Amino acid sequence: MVVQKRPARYTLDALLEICVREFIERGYDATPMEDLARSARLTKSSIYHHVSGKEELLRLGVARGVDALFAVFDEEGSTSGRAVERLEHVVRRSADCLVAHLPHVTLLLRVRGNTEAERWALERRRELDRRLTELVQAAIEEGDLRGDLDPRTVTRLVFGMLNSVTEWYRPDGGVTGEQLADALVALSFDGLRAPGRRRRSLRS
Amino acid sequence: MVVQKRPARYTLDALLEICVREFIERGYDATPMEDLARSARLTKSSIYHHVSGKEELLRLGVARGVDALFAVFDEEGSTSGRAVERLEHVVRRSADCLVAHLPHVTLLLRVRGNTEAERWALERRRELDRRLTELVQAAIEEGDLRGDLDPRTVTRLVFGMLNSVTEWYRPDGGVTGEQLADALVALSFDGLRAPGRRRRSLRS
DNA sequence: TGGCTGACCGACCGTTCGTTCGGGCTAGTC
DNA sequence: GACTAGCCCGAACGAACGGTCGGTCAGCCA
Repeated sequence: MVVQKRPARYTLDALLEICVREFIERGYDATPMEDLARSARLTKSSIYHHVSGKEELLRLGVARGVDALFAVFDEEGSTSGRAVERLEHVVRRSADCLVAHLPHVTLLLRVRGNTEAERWALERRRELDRRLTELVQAAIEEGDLRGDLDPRTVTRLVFGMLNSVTEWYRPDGGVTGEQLADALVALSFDGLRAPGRRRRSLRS
Repeated sequence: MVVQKRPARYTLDALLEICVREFIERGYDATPMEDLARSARLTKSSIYHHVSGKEELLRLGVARGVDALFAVFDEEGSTSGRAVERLEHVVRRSADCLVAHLPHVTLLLRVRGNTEAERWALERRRELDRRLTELVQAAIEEGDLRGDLDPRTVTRLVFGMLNSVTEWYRPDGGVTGEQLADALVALSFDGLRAPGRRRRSLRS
């Protein structure tokens, strides 16, 4: 039977939170274990009591981001209804999710594939991209989305707009997650132009 | 009088091209000088004949990206006409420019402010953001853009969509720069939705 | 109260990094 | 053909890095 002898200063998640924040600040490679330790008010060697090494911290961090994003696609609204409505649901909920798990998703979107864990994360991201493309394709075929644009390209652009949120959004910046999600959906589906002034199609 | 004694294997720009590509591949911090040298078929020490060090390579790279993006705002179409037209011009030409100078702009968009050069680059990016926000604000006031969205937020989203292009666009991917610019403008201004099915305003 | 164990620490190790230095090679000049 | 400036190289350096190791200490339980 395992008994807690001395109260640990950190749970794995609490420590991870701190480390992920540091990784985001300066980048994973540019952040030494020494700095992580200082932020956590621990020593370098103590961190190895909680995790096997620096790379595991990255792995755990991006995995939480991956889980959060994939959960959106499993929701009721993402699997039933017209494709255009499922798409809207995914975009809106991804925005929520991105705000709710900002640090982890931010980390996820910055990996470059240098390690095995990062390559796994990239593959998971590609899978999300695939699913989104399918939604866009289906919505075009159902006639709800304009057909004059390449599905692949617009998927990546919408996804890109969504993901760009990690680059600038701050919870204390005066914009709520809901306002952000509204703006994202409004922009993606209806664009910037004032109603009544919209163009009918490309290059009109 | 300066005379060329032995023909140099690299001009500064040619060497920079190679190094920037490497930086993008694995990230600046994760790329050792050794790798840069191998890619250029030089030795590590030979690189120091062309530049003062690793950081200068980064500085020169991001500076070219900054110059390219700023040039767009100085163009005729960005300074005269209705705000909405200037905005469209900036979005379209930024896309062109991004495709034309993909490596440098990609590098620029990845800096995290670890060095003096990176902080300068970040400040320049903020200046671009400011100018774009002004355009959006003006276009709303002139009644050409919908007024139900926060100018600051939509600016960042459009900018984010624009910048996300560096994350996936490849010149040999079957999509021309012009097609990309078209899709970007179409999406930004008129959205995904099929004509005739558009919502009049937010949350209708 | 004394032993046990989980949590933590200080000192250190091997490696890799960016950079430096002295020298050698080459192609134009005189 | 000797000279020289420009270009490049091999070897090595100090610093910083990720990680290891032996040990200390606090708190629970018997």
